[in-house]
Amino acid sequence: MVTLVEVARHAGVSASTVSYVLSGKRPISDLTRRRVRASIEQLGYQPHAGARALASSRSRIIALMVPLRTDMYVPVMLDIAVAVATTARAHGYDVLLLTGEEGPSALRRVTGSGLAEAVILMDVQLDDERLPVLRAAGPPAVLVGLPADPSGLSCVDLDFTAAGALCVEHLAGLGHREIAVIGEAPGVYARHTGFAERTLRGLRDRATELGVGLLHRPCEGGHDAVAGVLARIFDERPGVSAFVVQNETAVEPLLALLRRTGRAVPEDVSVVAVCPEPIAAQASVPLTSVAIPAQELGRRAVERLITGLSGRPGADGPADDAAPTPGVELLTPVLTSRDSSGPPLARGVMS
Amino acid sequence: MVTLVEVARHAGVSASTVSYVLSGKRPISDLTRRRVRASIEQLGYQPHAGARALASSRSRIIALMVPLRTDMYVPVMLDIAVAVATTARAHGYDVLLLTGEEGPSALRRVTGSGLAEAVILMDVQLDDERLPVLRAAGPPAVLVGLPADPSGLSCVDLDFTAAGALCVEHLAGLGHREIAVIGEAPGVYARHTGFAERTLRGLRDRATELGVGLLHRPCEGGHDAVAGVLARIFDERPGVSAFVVQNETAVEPLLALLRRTGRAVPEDVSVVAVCPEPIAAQASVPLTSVAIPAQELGRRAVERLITGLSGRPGADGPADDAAPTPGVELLTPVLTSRDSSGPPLARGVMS
DNA sequence: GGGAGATGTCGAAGCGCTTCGACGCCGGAA
DNA sequence: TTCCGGCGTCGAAGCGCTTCGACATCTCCC
Repeated sequence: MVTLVEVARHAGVSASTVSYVLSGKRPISDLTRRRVRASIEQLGYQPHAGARALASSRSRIIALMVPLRTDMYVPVMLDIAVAVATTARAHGYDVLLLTGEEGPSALRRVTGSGLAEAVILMDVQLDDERLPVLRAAGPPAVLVGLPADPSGLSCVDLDFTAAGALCVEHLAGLGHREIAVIGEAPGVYARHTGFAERTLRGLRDRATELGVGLLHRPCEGGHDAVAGVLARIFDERPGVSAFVVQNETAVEPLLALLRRTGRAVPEDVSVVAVCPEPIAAQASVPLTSVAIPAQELGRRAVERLITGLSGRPGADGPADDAAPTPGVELLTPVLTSRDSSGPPLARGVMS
Repeated sequence: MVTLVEVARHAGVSASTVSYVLSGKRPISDLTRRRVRASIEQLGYQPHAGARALASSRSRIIALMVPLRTDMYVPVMLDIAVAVATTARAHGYDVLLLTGEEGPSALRRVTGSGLAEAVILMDVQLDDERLPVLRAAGPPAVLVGLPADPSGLSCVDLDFTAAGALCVEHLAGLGHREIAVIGEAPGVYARHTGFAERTLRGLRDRATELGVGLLHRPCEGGHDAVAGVLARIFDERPGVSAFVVQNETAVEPLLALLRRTGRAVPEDVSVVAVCPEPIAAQASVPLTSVAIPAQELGRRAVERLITGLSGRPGADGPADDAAPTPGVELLTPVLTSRDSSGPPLARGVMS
């Protein structure tokens, strides 16, 4: 392995000079810089990450904690993760992959050992057990998702409340008076996953405001589960003329079942989805949907973090003020009209 | 930050003693060990990762390179990644997330800087451009997937050739004489992705052996694309009585389309899928399928790596023989019979 | 009873890098 | 001409850990 000292010798300068060429923290003459660069190139020098981290107390690594369960929103998760990795690299950072399994202690571990300088958390729950750790030990952190109490934390998320409201508005605007919501698996609500509950709140509040009936049913993925839920919905509320789906594994089963039971989309029932664009666009009926901008979320999370991290003293300085600006950044949801929503059948015809 | 020296002082021993308590590389008396452990606990000591890596030349990090495009087999990829992370942690390693974007140079970077000790590559192509780097500089590596020439490399994969053969055998055994294969997106084949081509070879070879007709069509995801492909298939080969699907985004559309065109599964046509279990089991018709054991693949990959890594000299020793045992480990595919396959209609009835 | 071999602990020398203070040099101001 | 301040470079002191050789101590056996 080539070391900095060897580069220095090769270029006929001191070790510190090579270091300054690399970091740009002190002025170096053009001639020297060129020589050093040439030697680096020639010897194929690569700075030792550990040594660097030790000397500078900056590892240039951020940890990304993904949920262990892959029972939910898989494409979204992966998209976010990839966007995080890509964006981080663009800023000279690497990404350490943590699973939810280890829980809060993983945060302490990677952060306390100086392995990672900061963390990004996905799949945040309303009263997430990792939050106390963040508030206390306070490694710089950004949450993708919004907990119940985001005070003092930096969060990025889609404004799911607004997304829910948007769906109801769209359907109510078309004339629907009875809307059914097919939601995530019951477990997701049981865990108090932020986005699911907030969407629901947005749906409910706006439905109440507009005097529209709203029925919410959690739903496991898969054809059979959707069939059961659907049957119960029509049983309880025969007047339902529109669906909001927030569960990517329920989308196709729902469409198939509606078709099979002789309900045309959008003529007989309308469907609006909250899901990533590709899923909505590629569905058997292209779906009117509110997009979940996974990549954008990942990108923003990293950028918040990096912004907070730079301008940071090498060592430890005035401790915690190095964290990213606390605050919640909610992306405005956008509803794209496709083929799956339209006005309901005229009342008279229906009943 | 608490350092080892502080722990030593607190416990009334020397720094090296603390180190040996931690590493177990030299015998330490029970009494001393207890005292040191107590001090560690009490002070909340965490070894500094960088310092450790520097002194020992082992970072205890393995890099995982995931494909940048998330256009394919997303759940499989995420499952593998999560399994890798989990298994690695169980062995005391952390995982660095790399995307395919940086390409071969990323391998050099993380490996040359001592950031990662080893790498796991996913989405390996038959003539992957990253392989030369591995063969040359030779950081310990395990591929999840099988390139055209695996010599000198360590690989783990499902035996997709056997998987293909298995599908054909199953269908031929039921009496089918004309099989259509709905494959991955054309781009996947264009990239010469190993698993796709190997499955195809297995399908073709066994079909030839058994004298069964086989038609292969790549297929983009989404309803419309599947519709087009399906129409062309029936157009070209009206006698097709069975499908093999290797494209998770085509599964539901295919079932929906068959249903809509009045072909019952499995009475009129049989369907066999090559996909993760949950997808097959949750489909609108539970599918006879060959499972892709994503978690198992991730787990094995890590275990191969770790096995190679331990027994490794601290510094660099006799260089490259530290790599994991080269060799290919192919998991035997298992076909699970569900509801989607059965004997074809009697010839006479058909035509 | 004395040397051989464990056993348990310590001190010191790095690992490769960053960073701080020092220093020589040159140009401009006095 | 002298003095001052930048500029460009160097040397040295760590960063926190591992590891090697050395040194006591203790045990056991002839």
